Amino acid sequence: MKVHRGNFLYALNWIRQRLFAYLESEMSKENIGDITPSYGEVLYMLQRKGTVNLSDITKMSHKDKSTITGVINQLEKNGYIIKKRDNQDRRFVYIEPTEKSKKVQPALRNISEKMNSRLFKGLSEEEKETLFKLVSKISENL
Amino acid sequence: MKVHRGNFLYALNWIRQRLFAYLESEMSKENIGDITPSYGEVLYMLQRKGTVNLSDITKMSHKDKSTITGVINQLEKNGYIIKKRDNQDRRFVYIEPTEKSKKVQPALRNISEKMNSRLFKGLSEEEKETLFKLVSKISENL
DNA sequence: ATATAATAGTTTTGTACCAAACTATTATAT
DNA sequence: ATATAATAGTTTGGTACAAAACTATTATAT
Repeated sequence: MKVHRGNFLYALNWIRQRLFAYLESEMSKENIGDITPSYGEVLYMLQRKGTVNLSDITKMSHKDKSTITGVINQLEKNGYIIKKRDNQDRRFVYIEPTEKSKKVQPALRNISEKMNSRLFKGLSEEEKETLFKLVSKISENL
Repeated sequence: MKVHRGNFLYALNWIRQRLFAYLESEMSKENIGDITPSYGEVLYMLQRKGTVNLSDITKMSHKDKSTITGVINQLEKNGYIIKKRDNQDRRFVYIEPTEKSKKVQPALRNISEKMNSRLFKGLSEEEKETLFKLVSKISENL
């Protein structure tokens, strides 16, 4: 896809969509069929941080809290996490990963690695750095 | 937003989302309230091409035909286009922009320009070229 | 000529989000 | 002490998309 000023937004859209489709198919191959890529992302985050609350995830993921509420509820329903109200400050909900969650981590990490290898194939380290820098820069404009 | 290999996908997501929000707010300021940004995109395309069929739009937009069917139907409902079956080959549906569509074009063009100025603010021409080239390159990997 | 394949577009179903308005709880300000 | 602010999370309603299975029509292959 030839990208230029006039189709930049739609290029982003397309790349994003392709990556999600890839993640979904890889997860299905690894028999992770009860969660979708966006749940996998949050799960992956949780594992690195241990117990966190919903706002922490919101901040880390750059997604709206209402989105995260939905993701967390699905993860709980499928046994990947446990929700617990804080007894000191009952506004907070803490999220604890379960054993099931720990079990899928290696596969998720693997899929994430494969996705990146595929996405950045043919780019030098320098080009990757440049790309990340430029994307950071435009993200600051918004 | 500091972008790196580990959050590239979510950075794209975020940028995309911010741009859509911007488009929506600008369209509303220009009193284009009966269509959303993704309709605006298709309308903008139509104007440059004259009469086209649904598949042409699918190809130009890199979106699924089922998505385009929906967009086109909404545009018709709001009086921006007219759908016409080809009488030679009755599989084809031709899309014709109406006067109403022509009237909003200048505003749409303007909004699109403003969005780009904002998005790429602070980038040199060279940096923009680099960005487009790198994004093209990764899109080829998918 | 007729069964099969290809093509254009539609319908159905589902994911990934967000914004605004809401509830519940805790902090603060006078 | 109590009204008001702020904060954490939830609910409701909506947009932007895609994939798969479908209908209708035309092309092709034997």
